[in-house]
Amino acid sequence: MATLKHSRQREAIKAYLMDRTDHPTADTIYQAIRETFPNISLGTVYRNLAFLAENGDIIRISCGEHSERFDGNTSPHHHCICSVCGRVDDIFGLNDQIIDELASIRYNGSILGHQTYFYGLCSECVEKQKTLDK
Amino acid sequence: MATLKHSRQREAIKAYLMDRTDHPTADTIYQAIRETFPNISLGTVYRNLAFLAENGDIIRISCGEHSERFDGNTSPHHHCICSVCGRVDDIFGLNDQIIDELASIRYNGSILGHQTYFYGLCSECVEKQKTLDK
DNA sequence: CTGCATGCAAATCTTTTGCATAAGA
DNA sequence: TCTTATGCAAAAGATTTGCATGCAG
Repeated sequence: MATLKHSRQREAIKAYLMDRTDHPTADTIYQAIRETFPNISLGTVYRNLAFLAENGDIIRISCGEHSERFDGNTSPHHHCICSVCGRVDDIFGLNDQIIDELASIRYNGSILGHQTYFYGLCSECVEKQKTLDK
Repeated sequence: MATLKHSRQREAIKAYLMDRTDHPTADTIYQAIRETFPNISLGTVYRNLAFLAENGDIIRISCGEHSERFDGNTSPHHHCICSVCGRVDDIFGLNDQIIDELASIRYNGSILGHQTYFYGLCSECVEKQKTLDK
């Protein structure tokens, strides 16, 4: 990869992702950045998301329903994909023992990535389910 | 969902997936089924894959690089996505304790799905890596 | 018969890319 | 000045959908 030059657009995308805990799609990011850079193009957003992900500044979450999602939180954590609505939440509540064991799982001799995805229900869909059960 | 009628095409798709341990894409499945049903269309393949997945007959694996993959093995198991080439392998080697703990993880009060995805290296890419290291 | 499934093609949606121009170093 | 980044638009893929016809119940 050639050396990266500084770019205001890339900075803005990175800052936007660092600031939020949800996991927006490329298009959502595009719409948001457009408020600051009205002429930015979707292609530029995709290109920069690719750079940032490759550089470890953000995480690419490919397990969504339709399009990819991006996460500005690069600290080791897990995700729960809601099997009803597709929403992607962070999971912070796993106990340390499980996290350690997940981190130590080996496959073909190498340690597997910490980033793992679980399927469950998000809090909203859990509420809806409760209402339906009554 | 309306009641499903029997269809030879759907049977063929299901049988095809049950018979293999890799995780083909919709297009791969399409090409294979075409040998038996030369006139089957990609649309029909997609429609039936959706039916089968919704019905729990197959598993949809959304974590690939590009397109979705489908798995005819619905027994609880895990997948390793090769972070180099994108290949999706089954993981059977996790020890029982870890499997039990994974299965008991709760989020929003409900048990999370057994289907989880890890990032690692497939056996082929591990070999390539070894060769490069020399 | 009646309605769901199919084949075909067009439409959508997401992501990537080529190219001329603008901006960073 | 030299090279990378951008904006724009077209292209490429993957998946979905509308519609007339075919097949299962």
